[in-house]
Parts: sequence; structure tokens; C-alpha cells
Amino acid sequence: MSPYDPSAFPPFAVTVDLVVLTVRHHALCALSVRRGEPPFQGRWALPGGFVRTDEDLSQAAARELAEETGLRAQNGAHLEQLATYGDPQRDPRMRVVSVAHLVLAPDLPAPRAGGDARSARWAPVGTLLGENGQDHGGDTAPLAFDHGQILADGVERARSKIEYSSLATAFCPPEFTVGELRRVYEAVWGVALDPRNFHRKVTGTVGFLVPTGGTTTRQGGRPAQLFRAGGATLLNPPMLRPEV
Amino acid sequence: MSPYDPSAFPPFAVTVDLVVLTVRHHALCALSVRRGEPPFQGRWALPGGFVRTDEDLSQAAARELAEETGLRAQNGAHLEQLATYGDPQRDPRMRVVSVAHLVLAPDLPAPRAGGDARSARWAPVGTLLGENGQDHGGDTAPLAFDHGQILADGVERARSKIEYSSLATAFCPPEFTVGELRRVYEAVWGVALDPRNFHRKVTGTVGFLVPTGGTTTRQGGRPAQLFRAGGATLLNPPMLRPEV
DNA sequence: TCAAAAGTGTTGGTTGTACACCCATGA
DNA sequence: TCATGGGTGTACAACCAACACTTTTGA
Repeated sequence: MSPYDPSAFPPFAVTVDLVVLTVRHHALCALSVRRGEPPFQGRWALPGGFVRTDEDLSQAAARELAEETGLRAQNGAHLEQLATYGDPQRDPRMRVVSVAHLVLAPDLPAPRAGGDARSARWAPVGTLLGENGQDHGGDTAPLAFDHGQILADGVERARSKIEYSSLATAFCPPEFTVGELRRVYEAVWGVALDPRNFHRKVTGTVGFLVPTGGTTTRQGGRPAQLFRAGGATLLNPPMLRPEV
Repeated sequence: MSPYDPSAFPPFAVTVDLVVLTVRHHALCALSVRRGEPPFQGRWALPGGFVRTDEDLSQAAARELAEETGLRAQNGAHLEQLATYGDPQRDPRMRVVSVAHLVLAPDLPAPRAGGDARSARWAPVGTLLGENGQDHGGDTAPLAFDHGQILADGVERARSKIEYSSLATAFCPPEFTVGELRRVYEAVWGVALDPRNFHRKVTGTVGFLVPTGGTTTRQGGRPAQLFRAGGATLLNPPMLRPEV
């Protein structure tokens, strides 16, 4: 690729890791895969893999996402770069710099295991992060590498970003009701919101929601209007997260 | 460093690039260095360099910052990771992934040139980005590599971050007046703010400012109280950027 | 008929903004 | 005494939280 001597600079391995979040059963869940080989064999980790020589970072992330979940970005899901992790000791094998990406996806069918992973699953983020003395979903081991920190950073990004952007719609199917969108906010923030004020707020913000004309009763009760995500990406005024 | 075969993964060069912002002469300025060797010889670029094998990304950024400016982080200045840029074509020599960092610094003495840079200077970001048909500070060439995009991303991050955090104080000397802090906001956002409402807002936000007891008349007019940055990092309520 | 969820109206407190006004210094 | 920037008071408008109330379905 170049006439340069590779020994003139320290060589790094570069990977992408994915924080894939969804809302299922009224809880914020993340995709995790069980590692099939050392190090951390048998432990849960975030999906990811090496960046190839001819692809951009976001292309690598989209490729890994498709390989692990069958999900294509730009198909309702949202993908953005999260942060980069490069502690010299983060991988015991070699010097690896990982560019973490955040994916917000609607509730998906059961994940497929791929590559070097024995299995894959959705797990509530509280479980994966070992909050409240919960175990980590069957064993007490935290996530492999620094993936616990990466996941925590991704969750915090998602929590703050749905406040001032319309990204919460990325957790919803193509058509959804105001109540379904509200349950997304409640799951991500872990709070209860007033249905009446929420309804007024989201329908009053221009460009956030576009009515499709249809209705549904899939949540029970009175039929609810169906909406699609509107073109607006920034919410003004923002959705205010209640005090803790 | 490891028993692994380096040919098992594609090797990358990893660098840190720095967006160093300050406010001088009532304008938001960025540090740029003139390149002394190809590619882009003679063009302006952001300071930066290779990450060493034994250092973390933030350590590498702090080291480069000290080498280029003599500035130590944690000495009033703020350093945070910005984003990572890894387009395969971004450096014509080889595959380079650059982890950009953002530095907010008080007005500094003239920068020192270091390393492979012929010279270094502060320039208004509007000039460096070629806004409003301005040239790029003496010649019409944009910044080298993708540094124009990196700088634009850093400026946007700074503009939004002073809205909901106390980071604007990083642009001020250790002791400063409310008026000086207001001029920082005005320079970064490029707007005029009401001095009366601004005063009430910042002094009313607990933990933002701590009075030192001293006063100064260095801005002329009635003596102004001096403040230090308080412990709070998140502003609640945020400083609202006026509509465009 | 009842429970459940959708949606509207109203009210009262909080917050932001605009701007009149006073204060303390240097020139 | 005047210009300059620092700082306080106040009134109006916009906004938000709380909650009573009506609507429309399935069971």
C-alpha cells in the first residue's frame, strides 16, 4: 500500500466493537456474544472484529453488524461512532485500538451467532453491567476486556441523546404509536412519564412525528394513531429527563 | 509484545491529532502548524503525532500538547477525546487511523513550533475553515489531510458543550470576571448575550462559579468580582444558545 | 359494563427575556 | 462629570407538571 517502512511507526491492530441497543419487554437490552476462544473464553463480550485494510471505520461497523445480527443500517437502525479505546493493556495478546460504535435498533428477532462466538443473546444492560448486585446473566463474570466500560458509555450516550434528538424513533418499528414511543423513553431512562404531557409534547414538536393515517389497537384500549419518524433530527425544545 | 503473528491482522498506524481552541481578541482561534515535509508540504495542519506503544491515547494527546504548546493539561486546560478518523485514503502514504482530541485552553503566549513543523500559529477558526469566502490565512489552501473536517467537528463539539457544561471556564484564566466569561460565550457562539441576564444565570447556578473575594477593574468600569471555576461540571439548567 | 389506553382542557408555578434602573470606578 | 462596564428589579410571555375529564376500543 505504500513505499513506507512499517517499522518506522508502531503497528496497531484496529477493531470495531458494537454497542447494539434495543428495547424489549420494556427493558433496555444490549447484544452480547459469548467468546469461543481465549482470552476471556466463555465470557460475554460485545460483538466486533478487525477493520479491513480497504474499508472505513463506519463500513467496518456496518459489516460487523450485518454479520452478527443480519441487520442492515439505514433500515430503521441508527449507527454512530461512540468512542475509541486504546489502553496498552486492554487486550493481553497485542496492542489493539478499538473504535466503538453505537447502534440503536428496533426489537429484533433472536440474534444469530457468528464468527468466533459460541452464541449471542440480548440481555438487559443492568444485568450485563452487574448493577444492584445482580449477577451478569447466569454467571458473575463481568464482560470481557473493557467492554463493561464501553457498554456503560454507550448506554449513557443513548440516554442523553434521545433527550435532544429524535433518535428514540430508531428503537421503534417503522410505524408506531405515541404510547409505544413513550415506553421507549421509559425503558431507556428507567422512569415513568405522564402519558398526557408526553403526547402533547411529541405531537407538538414539528418534524418529529408524521401521522400515517392508520390506527392500531395492538396495545389494547382506544385505537391509537400510527406515526412514522419525521425528518427532524434535533428536538427543540428537548424532551426533559425527569430529575433523579 | 505478543506471541501473535502480526500478519494475522492488518497493521495500522495510529496517531492523535489535536484541535486546540482558545479565545483571543474576542475570536475563537485554533492552533495550527505548518507542515515541513510531504505530503501537503507547506500547508497548515492540526498538531499531532504517532501514538507510542506504551502509552494510552489520552497520554499521547497530552504529550503532543506539551510538545507543541508547552501546555500541561490539568493546568486549567481541558482535554477530551473528540472522534476517530479512519478513511483508507485519508493519508496517501499509508493506512493511518487518527484519534482526534479536543483541547480548550486559556489565552496562551505565542505557540512554539515543534517536531516536523516549520511554524505554529493561532488562527481564527473561520479563517482556517475558509468560511464566508475568506482565504485560509495568507493562502487559499484548506487544511492538510481531513483536518478541516476534524477542526469543524471540534468547534461544533465546543459550541454545544459549553451549553450544558461548565467547560467555558477552561477558556478563562484561573480567576476571571462574569464579563470575561460572557465574552467567551459570545466569541464561541458568535452572538451577543444580554449582560444582565447572563450575570444572573451564571451566578445563580450552584457550583458553577466560586467568588474569590477579590475584584478587578482590568476591563474598565465598575470593579467586578473575581471568580474561580466551581466543582460542578454539568449545568442545570443549561445556558441556552440563542436561536440563529 | 368495565378496564385499559388514547387523547384534550385547564391551571398554577417556574423560567427565560427584555429592558429600566442604579452602582463604582477611571479619565 | 461623563463614559464604561458591573450588577439588581420587574413585568410579560412561554413553558411545564399535575391532574380532571372525555373518547374508543376489547373482553
